Amino acid sequence: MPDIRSKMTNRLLAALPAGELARIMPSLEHVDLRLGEILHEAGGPQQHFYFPGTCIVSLIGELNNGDSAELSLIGREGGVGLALVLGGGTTPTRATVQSAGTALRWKAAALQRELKLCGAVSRMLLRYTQSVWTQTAQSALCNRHHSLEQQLCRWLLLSLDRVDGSQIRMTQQLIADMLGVRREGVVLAAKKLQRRGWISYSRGVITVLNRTALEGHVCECYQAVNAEYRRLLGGLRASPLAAR
Amino acid sequence: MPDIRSKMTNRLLAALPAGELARIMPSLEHVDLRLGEILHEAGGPQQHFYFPGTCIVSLIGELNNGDSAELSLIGREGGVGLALVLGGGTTPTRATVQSAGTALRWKAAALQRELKLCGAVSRMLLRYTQSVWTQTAQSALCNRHHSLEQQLCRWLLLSLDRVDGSQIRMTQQLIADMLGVRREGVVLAAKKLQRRGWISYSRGVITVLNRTALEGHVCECYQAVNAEYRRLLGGLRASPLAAR
DNA sequence: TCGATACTGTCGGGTCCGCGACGCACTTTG
DNA sequence: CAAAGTGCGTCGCGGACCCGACAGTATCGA
Repeated sequence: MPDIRSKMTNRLLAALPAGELARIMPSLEHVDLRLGEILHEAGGPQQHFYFPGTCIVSLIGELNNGDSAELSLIGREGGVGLALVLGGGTTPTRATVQSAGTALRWKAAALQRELKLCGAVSRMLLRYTQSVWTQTAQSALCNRHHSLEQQLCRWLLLSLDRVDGSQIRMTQQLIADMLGVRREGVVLAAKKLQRRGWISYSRGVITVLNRTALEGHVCECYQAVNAEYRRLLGGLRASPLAAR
Repeated sequence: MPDIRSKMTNRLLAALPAGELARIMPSLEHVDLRLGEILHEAGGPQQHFYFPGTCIVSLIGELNNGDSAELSLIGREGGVGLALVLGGGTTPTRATVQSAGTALRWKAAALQRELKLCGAVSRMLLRYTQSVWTQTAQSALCNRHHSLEQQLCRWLLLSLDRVDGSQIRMTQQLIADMLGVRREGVVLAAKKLQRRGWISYSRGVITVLNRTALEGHVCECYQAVNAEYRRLLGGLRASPLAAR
């Protein structure tokens, strides 16, 4: 059914075997997510699993005093709501929409019915879980050892991979929250990139002018996370129509 | 079978329903792990899943230049080898024995046979996976926002929870590697705790003299991780004989 | 008994980033 | 068009931690 597949901008769904995809499609619901929307609060119930299409979602850990850090950035290559897969039902983590766009939503009950079958969908979700865990681990390493400037490069590239075009709609304040630093620090790092002509900034819109330069300047964490995703879910990288 | 259970120092195993426990016991193998032993290398194959008894294992992430950070500390409350559960078969993470002791070892093939049954063992392992993910996430937050002194308190308490008595055999160099800082930093932080009379240090043996004081000085990450473990696996906290 | 090794402790300099406070420019709204 | 709101840029200060180099002491093996 190339008809359904061609609309499948989500990589995880796009690469499912035709039979499994057909089985779960009827229970998926199209939604438009607005900037700042919260898919689940820290400790709050997770009612749906989301497969992002054009939106980007950030998993944020937060401390009592409000300090925060991003644990994973999720776009069309992934999904949001892993506590439903692992059985905890909730996490001490908040999921907020960092870039408005579309997603497909799956009711928790339907997902759990599918999990009981222990089929291709289960295997895919578990491997993807490992990919998110790896992202979180790499964030821990990156937070410890890499400079703010490198982390900004990493964040820009991660975002760029999840949108079409070379523009990212995002204020420096939001970036600071995600990197867990102060806005002033982001300003400083962003100015450096700007002076080198790699990005340009204008009231909430970042334009990446020289992606290659960013890739040369980013810390290894960016490639490490990408490589592990490919290893775990490599079969899923086929283009939608070519898959299967 | 209280006979088997009473030897079950591992919390995950101890709380399995009697039937499941009886089924998997024959495929578990007792092993003694030496200090510094590597259960699996980063990117290396994971041949066994380990249920620690008296040993402590640390999951370490490492960068190309050798800088490292601990992602999770695992003792009798957990297990090592989650890539087998999630299906990746390997992780970019190293697992090293930080404190010698016993463990029960489970062959990968046997574990995967058990997983296919989608029974209580599967559910337990998935919930525990979420707990480890939470630990990793909290490490990312802690690395970003908390002082070395607080992190040392956290590490001491985490270790203390996983041993009997109040002594931890561990050099400052190893602690530094796990916290991802230089040894000099650990010396400084440890001296402060020592001057306050909370710990004493002597060539590779730390004795905790005032646990309550440490608990009052540690960052929230310690409690956050504990609380989430209890929520996810709370039923497993019953004493071995009382369980079920 | 005498090195060799392993572990802990010290020092001064440098850097990154947190912190607080503030200025400027563009946009929106009444 | 005035006022409020939003987003970006700047400054000086200070603290935590990195870096390199080195000193003291306990343990162990030859």
